[in-house]
Amino acid sequence: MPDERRWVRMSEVAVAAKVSTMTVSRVLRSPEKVRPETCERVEAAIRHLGYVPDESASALSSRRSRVVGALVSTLGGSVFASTVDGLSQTLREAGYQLLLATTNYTPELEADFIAAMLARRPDGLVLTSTQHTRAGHRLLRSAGIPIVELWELPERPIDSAVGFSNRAAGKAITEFLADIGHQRIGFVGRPEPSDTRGQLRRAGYEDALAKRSLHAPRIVTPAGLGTDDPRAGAMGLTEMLARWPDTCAVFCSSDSVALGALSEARRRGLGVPADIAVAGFGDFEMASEHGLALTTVRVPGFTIGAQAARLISQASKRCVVDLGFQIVRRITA
Amino acid sequence: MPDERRWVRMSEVAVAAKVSTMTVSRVLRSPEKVRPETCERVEAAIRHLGYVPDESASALSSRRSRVVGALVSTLGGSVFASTVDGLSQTLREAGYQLLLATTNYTPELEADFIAAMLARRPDGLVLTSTQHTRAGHRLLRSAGIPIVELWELPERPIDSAVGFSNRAAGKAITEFLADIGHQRIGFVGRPEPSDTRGQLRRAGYEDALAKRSLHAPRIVTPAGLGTDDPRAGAMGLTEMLARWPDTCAVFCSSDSVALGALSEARRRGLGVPADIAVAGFGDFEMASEHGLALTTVRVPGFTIGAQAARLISQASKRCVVDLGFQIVRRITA
DNA sequence: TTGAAAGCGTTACCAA
DNA sequence: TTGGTAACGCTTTCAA
Repeated sequence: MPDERRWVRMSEVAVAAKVSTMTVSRVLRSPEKVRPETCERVEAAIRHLGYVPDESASALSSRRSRVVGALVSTLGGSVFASTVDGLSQTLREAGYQLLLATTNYTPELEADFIAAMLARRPDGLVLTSTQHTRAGHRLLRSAGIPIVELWELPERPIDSAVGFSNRAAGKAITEFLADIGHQRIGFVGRPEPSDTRGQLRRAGYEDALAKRSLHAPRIVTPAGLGTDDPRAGAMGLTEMLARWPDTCAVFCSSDSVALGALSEARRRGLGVPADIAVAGFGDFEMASEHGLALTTVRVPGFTIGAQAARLISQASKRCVVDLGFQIVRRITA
Repeated sequence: MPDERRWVRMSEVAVAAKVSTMTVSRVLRSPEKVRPETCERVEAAIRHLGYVPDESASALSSRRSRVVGALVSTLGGSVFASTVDGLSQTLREAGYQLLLATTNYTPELEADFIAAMLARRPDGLVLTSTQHTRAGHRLLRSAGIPIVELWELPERPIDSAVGFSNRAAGKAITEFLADIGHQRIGFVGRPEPSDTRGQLRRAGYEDALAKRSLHAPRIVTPAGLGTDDPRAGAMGLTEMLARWPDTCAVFCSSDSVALGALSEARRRGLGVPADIAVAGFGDFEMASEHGLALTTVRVPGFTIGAQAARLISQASKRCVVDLGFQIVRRITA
């Protein structure tokens, strides 16, 4: 590591530019309030001395940290990565920085994570979970900053929310499968109760079956696998066909799971979609036309992040933004 | 947004516990230096008042921010997501928080990004790019904190580095393809000069051809596509077979690209690996046994992040850690 | 083991 | 348009 650095202080810039620290501060935060010539002199001094402001001091003094915290369950599995990307880029454009923590699906620790973020006095907080522990909920409600819950439209949001209805999406894709002629549709997903969104998609699937007066739900949720593990799809399809051999379409709770189902179908020599249709969820990169060409539900991951960033940077009032979803038909169904 | 919050100050905790603020501070940072009974009294007051320390003030006073900055080109495309996951989790265990910025492959802005991070006075900085602008380089060298470059072993690292040799990996997988009987091997990848790692894999590919005295390099790099776009693989395979029809194996610069190649092969009715063998790079989740079953190079993405976190939290001295890679043979080659 | 005082580097507030 | 002064909430340092 390089030698301990001595940071240049604002007062040194002030001396060099023959102004007070207040003027330097103004040049940085509201240059329009400073006479152009003064401004230039200060900027020259800043460049010359290589001054980098200390945001901790700024935050302490101004009570604005220009930081936004994000609590994400995981970055693996493609699901939230693009959302964090959208957050990060959009926040930066608005002059904020992103403090990120991955909770790895451990709700018990949620309150600790939230407290750790709040210790930085962020100007906003973003969460991908919409289910909270009592302690977490209390901390969030009393934080006094915009809170945005993502990837769902909670019935009773803490503050704001940006997402779409997982239940409506599950229903829509199931109805779509029915519309294109599939009468016996199964659901392959994850069993974890902590995966609220997966549960909602499954509920949507059941809604569709009921609405169309099809059969009783055919649900398979292989246990003991990680989130979005393709094996869930492979094992799931196997179990599905064992229990209900006449199943002609499966809706998988995510594209990764659908990939596993596709792989298992191929292994069995089953034609897709002739023998078994497969639909996924997410429209991850791999689902694209020149990839798996998967029929799936496209959800606006990046936009969710970008929109959440805007809500916070514009200090919008409480709102719930439904960004919708889209059925994308490709060749697997 | 909830009403503006009045945060509880340490001095209020001190009053409630009938001690000085210093004792409260000690309870938080080094409880072993405080008499157990005092400790308990203070902790009770903290819980009772719902005190959440202000890290900005702490950072300002102690000159330790307990924040580590990470500059990542992108989170999409699966490449760095698991590394950031590893970073985030491991840093948290060590009591640090992660400040994340995605640069979206814009090297001109690198210096701005670095300066923005340095403004938080992080205790360490992690970068996925190993090529820097002059300005960026200067800032990094003089930052006075541990800097860790990831996913490559730079010849002249700024400080520390954690990764593997992309060139050796490209060479190894190409030699592997030769070993299993392929005499005419092509490379499909990305053309961007900013993608140093892709270039190095390609160089490794050429190394292998030369070493085995095979043919002249057969390199195809479809232009105008995003990083890790499966279309690059689809278009790449098409072009490869047009220019060198007898090609019997392709090494793709990433698993996403390999997915595109696989898709194109299927579209053409080409057997894999009978007619054309395909190898990828990365061993992303989709490459797994129950997914694409792709022959690929496994790289320790998560571990790279975790190890970088350790280097920083343990204030290790300058070092370059080679975490290696692994050829994973599945069914596509 | 505990406490008092003096910063840490910036910005709010008010005055000139 | 600019500057002086007093915080901001914590930790360092030194003394008790």
